[in-house]
Amino acid sequence: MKKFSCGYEVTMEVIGGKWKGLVLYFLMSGPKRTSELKRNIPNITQKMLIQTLKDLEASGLVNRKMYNQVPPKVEYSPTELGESLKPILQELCLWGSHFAEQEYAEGEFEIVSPDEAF
Amino acid sequence: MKKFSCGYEVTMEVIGGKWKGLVLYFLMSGPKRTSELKRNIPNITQKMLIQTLKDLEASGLVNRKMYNQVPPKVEYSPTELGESLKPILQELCLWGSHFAEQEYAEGEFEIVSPDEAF
DNA sequence: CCGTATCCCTTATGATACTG
DNA sequence: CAGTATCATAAGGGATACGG
Repeated sequence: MKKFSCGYEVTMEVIGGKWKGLVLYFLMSGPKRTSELKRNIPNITQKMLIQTLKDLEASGLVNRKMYNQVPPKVEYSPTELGESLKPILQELCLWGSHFAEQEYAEGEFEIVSPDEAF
Repeated sequence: MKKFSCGYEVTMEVIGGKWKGLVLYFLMSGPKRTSELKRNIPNITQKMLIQTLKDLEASGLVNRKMYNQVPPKVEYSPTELGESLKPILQELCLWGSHFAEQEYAEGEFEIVSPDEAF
């Protein structure tokens, strides 16, 4: 059993890292196929995408629905628990956008080709 | 200049990782000396603590106030920008606590010796 | 289309000893 | 007390090729 001393650490265990929060956030706008997500987040590799989705599913934040057909079709969507993170993810995104705006002058941060989903 | 495609990534750049958000959260309850923080977060090494504080300061989230005396005294406190993250950090902490409670039955997550600050 | 398997590299983090 | 330096290790992530 993993031990933590505060809820913050737990949350980070679940959505921390480079991709988990981001992928979950994309799913908030509705069920998505693997290939859709890959297109939405071009920088993610297929390996990391699948691995991230597995992690999120294992944590109970994401549902995986498989259609038995050829070619295969799989859809991911947030569970209720996953949905409960929506406002937080939105705030995190918003805060970062404002921060980047302020810091843009210093030439430190820049948000390029912001996706519509955000 | 670092490029991002969404605010979420920016926020994670600033408070992501194992310690940054946690240390910042602890500072929310008021200015703290280095040694205080170390006591509050026993698992962090001195190296990581100092490094984390430096990062937070460089991002403009934390102020470092040095008193010229012997033995040295240094106090860290959140800037206004840092303060603006307070509600988000609280929600992240709260969400994790609830999650851990729910998952406790599965024997996956446990929050031990929760600090008063949380 | 979806997912797996390797191999490799970078980065983040940790242990420890040391200085003003 | 606050901070630095060095070395070592672990974890995360990326590139690529392959399979059902």
